Amino acid sequence: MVITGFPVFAVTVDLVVLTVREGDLHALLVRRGIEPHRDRWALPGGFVLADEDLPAAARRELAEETGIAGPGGHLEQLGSYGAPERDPRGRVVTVAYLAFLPDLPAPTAGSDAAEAQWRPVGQRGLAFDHDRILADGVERARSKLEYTPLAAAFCPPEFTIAALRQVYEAVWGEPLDPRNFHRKATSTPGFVTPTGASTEGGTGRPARLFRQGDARMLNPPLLRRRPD
Amino acid sequence: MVITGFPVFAVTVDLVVLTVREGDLHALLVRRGIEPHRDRWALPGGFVLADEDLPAAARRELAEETGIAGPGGHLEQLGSYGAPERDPRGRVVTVAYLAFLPDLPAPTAGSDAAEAQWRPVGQRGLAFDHDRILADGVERARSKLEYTPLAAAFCPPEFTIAALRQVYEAVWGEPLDPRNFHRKATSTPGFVTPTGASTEGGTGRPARLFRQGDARMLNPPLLRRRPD
DNA sequence: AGCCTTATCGTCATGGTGACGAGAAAAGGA
DNA sequence: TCCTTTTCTCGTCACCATGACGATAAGGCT
Repeated sequence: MVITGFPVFAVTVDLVVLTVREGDLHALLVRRGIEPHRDRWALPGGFVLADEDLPAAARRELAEETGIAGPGGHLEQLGSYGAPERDPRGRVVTVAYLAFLPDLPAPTAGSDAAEAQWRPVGQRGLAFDHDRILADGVERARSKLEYTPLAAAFCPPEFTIAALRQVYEAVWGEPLDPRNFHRKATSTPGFVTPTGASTEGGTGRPARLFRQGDARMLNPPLLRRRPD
Repeated sequence: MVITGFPVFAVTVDLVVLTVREGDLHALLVRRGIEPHRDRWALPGGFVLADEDLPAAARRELAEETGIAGPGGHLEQLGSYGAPERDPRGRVVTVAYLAFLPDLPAPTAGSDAAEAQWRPVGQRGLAFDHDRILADGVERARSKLEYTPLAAAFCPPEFTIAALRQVYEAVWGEPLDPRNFHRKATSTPGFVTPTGASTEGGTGRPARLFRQGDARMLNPPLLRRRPD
């Protein structure tokens, strides 16, 4: 059943998938294999199916584009973008989702993507209004790290305090004091829980391993330095 | 031009319009004059027009439902809701917007609304999935007051520190110490700027009047008490 | 004048944070 | 073996923001 007398839209989901690689924040981008904007880089995404909820569509696209659907990581709605001229094919509203993943998956090209790659954020020139969507996602991620324990979503199930700190440093783009960060991470209730195990074989003193804690919010928050 | 081969959607905007009346947080609700859910309370909203951007649709609906479109207040996107069965008429995705207004406007019934009223938040039984949307909006408002100076959007252009404090108390639902709040509001850079004028004729000592400052974020933030 | 009410300013203890020092625990080389 | 390097972990100290108050200012009211 279709509502008559009102404008008709197509609805897509687009994904801002972030990970930390080699100390820098990267986003998953695809090179478009079809028009419009063929051969240009864009966010992965696609049309919402006829009987599909929005979060389900986001998870489906994430699985198709990364090959990983299981637990680990984090997925949340970022916002919707629906300017009349944003897609030359017609009136398309996109619901953007934001995902945090550990640096495990190797991207695989999907159906309408010629190529998929992790690329450092901050570059411009994406198709449609994806520059803006990506920038909004990065800013949301920076803010989320302040008052949630979601930095652990960028890490494997067991991680060191140093790995967690490197996530903050990559996302915020500024160095943090390892000693103060260690104190904060281990003293904030529910942020991390020790597993008892330690790393071995690396350089330097072995580090204790932690899992994500059960807190959903950091209390008190871990605020970044605000420039005057 | 319509994209063929993909599902067809209708897109609406729904508004969570909040204000503070008599010390309590209220939302603007309308009693539906048409099916579905005729005679039930719902959020104001309507269909996005063929050549209309999403924020423009939200502002238009806000003007139609409240009779006030000018400056003052605050409007931001809240999120999108698109479960397949959320509207019995068909596949409808709604983009919810969140507005903060001072307690000036008297609501007027719109075209498809039999009645419009300010009603205290926290009541349930709204049409569609509007209970959820309203709850999300209230939670967003509570959080926004922590990190932004948007409490002033609930106040008239010139206001006292006590009025600003009553906004926090109404939105958060907890009392604040007037002396500590006064210190915080006047010492946080860019939160409020004194006008030089004072109230007169009220009970108690006259209070200095302030305008909203030029800060977009509170630094440091004004965190609410977290229950353990 | 007294009293009530609200606004504004101070004081004090506590706790979180930034800036560091210092020891602990591994690997690797002379 | 001993020393250096590296990284992790624990302490110390000063400062600042905050919660919990007391005290004073400045109006209206009886």
